[in-house]
Amino acid sequence: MQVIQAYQCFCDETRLRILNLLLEGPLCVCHLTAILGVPQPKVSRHLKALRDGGALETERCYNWTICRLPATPSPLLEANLKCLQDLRAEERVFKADLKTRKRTVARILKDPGDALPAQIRSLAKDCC
Amino acid sequence: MQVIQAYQCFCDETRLRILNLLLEGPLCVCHLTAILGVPQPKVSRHLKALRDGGALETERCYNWTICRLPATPSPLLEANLKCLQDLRAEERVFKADLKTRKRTVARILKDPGDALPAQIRSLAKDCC
DNA sequence: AACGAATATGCCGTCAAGCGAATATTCTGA
DNA sequence: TCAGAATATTCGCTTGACGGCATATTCGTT
Repeated sequence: MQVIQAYQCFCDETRLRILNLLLEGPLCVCHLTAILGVPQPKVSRHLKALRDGGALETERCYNWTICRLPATPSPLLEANLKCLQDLRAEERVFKADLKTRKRTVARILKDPGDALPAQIRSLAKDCC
Repeated sequence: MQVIQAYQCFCDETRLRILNLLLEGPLCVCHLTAILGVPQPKVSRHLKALRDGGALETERCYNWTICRLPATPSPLLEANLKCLQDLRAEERVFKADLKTRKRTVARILKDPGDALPAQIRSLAKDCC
């Protein structure tokens, strides 16, 4: 059953943290990795699981991969993203991640430096 | 995270089938087992998983265990039970189970026989 | 007390999920 | 074409989920 695969997306803390972060807007893999503070291969594998479960869309821009929630989420996904919103009040990890996200994004916007190749600087507003 | 345990409930076909059946009303374990057509220990263990995940309440009546959905379900559970309702249109297993449920319940009500000990016959309307 | 029905649990084997470490791949810039 | 950054994948391992089978437990009946 395909539903089961969809629910699998919500059965892992890292994946929930990723979804929580993406509720605020798109992020590229390297920023996700930085915010979560976990090894990059781990993030990459969880992203694949989310994609397979229909909970994530990715778009390749040069050598960046922009991650966002599906433009037209399934009813199931939509309902559970709403639940995830409400969970922020209870789970400190989620709130902490949002803080880290803000710090990270602010730092990148202020000083793109080598963190943001020139060609995709215009993407910053989109993915940060 | 407790949420993860809650989502685990939805990550198994047997558990989804059980929830689908209970959406129609309470059932005791032996009838659940009969309707699902799977070994009784398997049902029992899945029921425990559902209980641990907050998706099931059980009540012991003599040597029967009546299973029902929580009287006051969590928002998460409520949202996903609604999703489950909608899934009936797509997944044949769910529809087939509901048919079997009707047949089974009708048979029991018509001829309780040894399937329904005298003392709990009055419970039949409740759990069937 | 003994038996049977309903239910739960223990044991064990199998298999998938998840992880870390290393490596492959893809793309960009020099 | 070469180097380096970003991302994906492979490998080997550990752990947990699930199932089947047998057995324990609980409760009612005789």
